[in-house]
Amino acid sequence: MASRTPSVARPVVAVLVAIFTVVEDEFRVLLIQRSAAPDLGKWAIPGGGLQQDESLDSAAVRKLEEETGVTDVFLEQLYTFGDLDDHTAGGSVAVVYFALVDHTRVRLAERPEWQPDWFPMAELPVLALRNERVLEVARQRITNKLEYTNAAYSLLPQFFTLTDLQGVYESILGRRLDKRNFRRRMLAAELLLGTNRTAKTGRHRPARLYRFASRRPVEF
Amino acid sequence: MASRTPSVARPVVAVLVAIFTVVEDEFRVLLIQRSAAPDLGKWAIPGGGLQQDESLDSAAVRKLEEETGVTDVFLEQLYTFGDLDDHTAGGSVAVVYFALVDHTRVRLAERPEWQPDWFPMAELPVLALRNERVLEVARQRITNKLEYTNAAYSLLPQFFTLTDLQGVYESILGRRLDKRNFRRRMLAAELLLGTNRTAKTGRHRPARLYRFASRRPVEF
DNA sequence: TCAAAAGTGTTCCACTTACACCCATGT
DNA sequence: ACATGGGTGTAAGTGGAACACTTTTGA
Repeated sequence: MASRTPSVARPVVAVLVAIFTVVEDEFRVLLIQRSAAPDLGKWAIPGGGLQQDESLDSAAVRKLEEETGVTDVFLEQLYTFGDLDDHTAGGSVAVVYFALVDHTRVRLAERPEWQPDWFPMAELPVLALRNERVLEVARQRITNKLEYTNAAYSLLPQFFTLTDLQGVYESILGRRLDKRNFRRRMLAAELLLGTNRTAKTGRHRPARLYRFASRRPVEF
Repeated sequence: MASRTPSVARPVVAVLVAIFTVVEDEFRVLLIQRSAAPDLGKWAIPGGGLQQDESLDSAAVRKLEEETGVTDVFLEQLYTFGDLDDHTAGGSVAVVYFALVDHTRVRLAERPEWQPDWFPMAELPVLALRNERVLEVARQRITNKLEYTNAAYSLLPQFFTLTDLQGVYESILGRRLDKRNFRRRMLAAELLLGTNRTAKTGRHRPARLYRFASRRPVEF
């Protein structure tokens, strides 16, 4: 366990993936609960060690797939924290990624020890390892990305209404948006393609369905 | 040396600091040359391992101070690369920071093996360890930061003319800016304070000296 | 016919951009 | 007097923000 070179630490590198979605107009994050010591009962961002010859990006993709079964979603590196755990001497380094997923495509992992679940960002439980800071940085980044990228493609099914899309924005930004301005801005960005299909949901006028021109990250 | 758990690699964490300045209207980066194998003769971004119980930020500050003697400058984490070296099996992780410094305050380290020097970003030498990618990411980030923060405070002495400031922007952005628009925008941002002092440099009207209201990072 | 959500334009304001001349000084 | 960089204003265009009514459908 002890390092052979006392003057230079050899920390373990962990890769964490903060996975976000929007369900029922709530911006939520996937957390896992530790059912064994240490930090029993506290919730945390999923993650783990790097495997042999695995790149950081690959490890993030693998973790995401393990937790949710999905791949090909918006996933990017967020920040690297060197001080999430203050009790581990020598300090491990956590390279944190974040992902945006469509919850309807997600099949949560079922594990004996760690039980994953979605939590509203507005009502987080007690978190392990200073994960509050991580989530705050992530929220800030996602908020910014929404403004100038097509990141939202990753939170919605292939076909969706403009009202759906606006709902996603409002849930994440935490404020209401003006319908007309929102639609104009979205359509002007030319990230969306209209379809002939409509969604007939209830006793009101059917909404036109749109899809993203690209389901890969694009900047405005 | 060998890990006790073969399925999980335990990579070394290195902290790199890409240090930038503007000299003679050129955007330059500080590189060090390796005078021993491997990569003899190639230039690289300075960096090194983490010391015991040292945070990532502290390591970055220490590295910056070792190379330049300066502290209290614009310094922030850029990105973490897991694949800069492809020959080291198991892969080390490089947490890269970038700093902006006023070159007149810098006293470059003199070392037996590594000789540091400033290189124009427009004419980089052959770099070690895929450092080109790192510098490209850094340039992009700095370009963006200039637009909506006071980051330039870190590239200039305490007192400077608006023409000096504009020169810094132009050197980094790589294009000329309109003098009147630049001045209006800068003064409107209320990041600058005018002084009574003027700079008498040559046979022309003396320029008013300004200083930044804050010499810590501030967003517009 | 009513309830419910879909869809649509215009005005105002703030900010960006383009652009050219006079000013203060040293030689 | 002249060369050199310092310093200033205005008009046009662009993008964001505020704001309310008509349309289509199912019950």
